[in-house]
Amino acid sequence: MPELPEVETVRLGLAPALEGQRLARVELARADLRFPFPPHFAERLTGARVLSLTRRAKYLLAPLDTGETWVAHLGMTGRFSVEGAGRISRPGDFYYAAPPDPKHTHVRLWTEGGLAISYNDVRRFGYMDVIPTAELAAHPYFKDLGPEPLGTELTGAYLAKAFAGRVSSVKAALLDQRILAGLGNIYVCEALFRARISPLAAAGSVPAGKLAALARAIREVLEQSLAVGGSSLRDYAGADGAQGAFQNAFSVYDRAGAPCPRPRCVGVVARRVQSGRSSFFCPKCQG
DNA sequence: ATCTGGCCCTGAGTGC
DNA sequence: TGCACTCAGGGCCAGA
Repeated sequence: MPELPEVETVRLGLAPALEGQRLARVELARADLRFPFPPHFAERLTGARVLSLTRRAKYLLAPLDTGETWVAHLGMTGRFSVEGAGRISRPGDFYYAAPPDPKHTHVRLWTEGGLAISYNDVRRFGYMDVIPTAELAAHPYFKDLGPEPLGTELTGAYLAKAFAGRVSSVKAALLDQRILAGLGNIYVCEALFRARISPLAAAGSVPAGKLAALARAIREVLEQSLAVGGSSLRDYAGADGAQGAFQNAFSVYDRAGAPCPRPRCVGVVARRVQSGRSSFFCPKCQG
């Protein structure tokens, strides 16, 4: 589900509810999500103070004053919501998705400050863990992740080096979290459209000039999405229940059959399955 | 080493 | 209305 802008939006909504707060109570409705919860999960969080809420790739990280860090990945359909006194809200700037079905609310946490935080995940592709903070960087979740696309490492030169010799598609390469961490199907399709690169092209064959454009396009599409709270399709909502608006700005994603939005291009958006996922692109101007 | 396909899970949408 | 089938924002794993 959520890609970088959506996870970051959830982080921004959740941070005011969690940062500096002590967790008073933690309840699990089941023993596993995608994976089993780690041993004594609730006990290790209960009584701990959340020092901060950060994000790496599509992971949320809450370092605790116990020396451990609570890690959460939203998978495809995971969402957090916050309720209670002092509820977070930004008046007037959002509307609500259908409330999450309580049958898929798997984790509830209460802060000392009186907020109830729920984690709901229909498909249970999400997962949570508790890892010693000092061991995070070496942990299998994180050790092979590539750079953050919004950081300074993402340049045309970086992509050229990362793509060199790769025969697989540029689409697959951008979805590979070891090359760039945080992109998913939507933003890869959108960035390739903006940079006029076919998702079918071999990663190693894309010329340097186009890779510089691609680096700019990735940054641009993520920043524009972030500015409007991400994209809301189906299950996603921010921690305050707000829907993002970037889905209204898609050029190609989920628009098969629509005319290419590029001025004066007469192409039609196509859908092709690549490594099990749909790619959307304009065969006329993405070459 | 790289790469593809299957799979985890539930629900929504489509076509008959 | 019901049934069968396809598809969905992710990522791990096995096998080629």
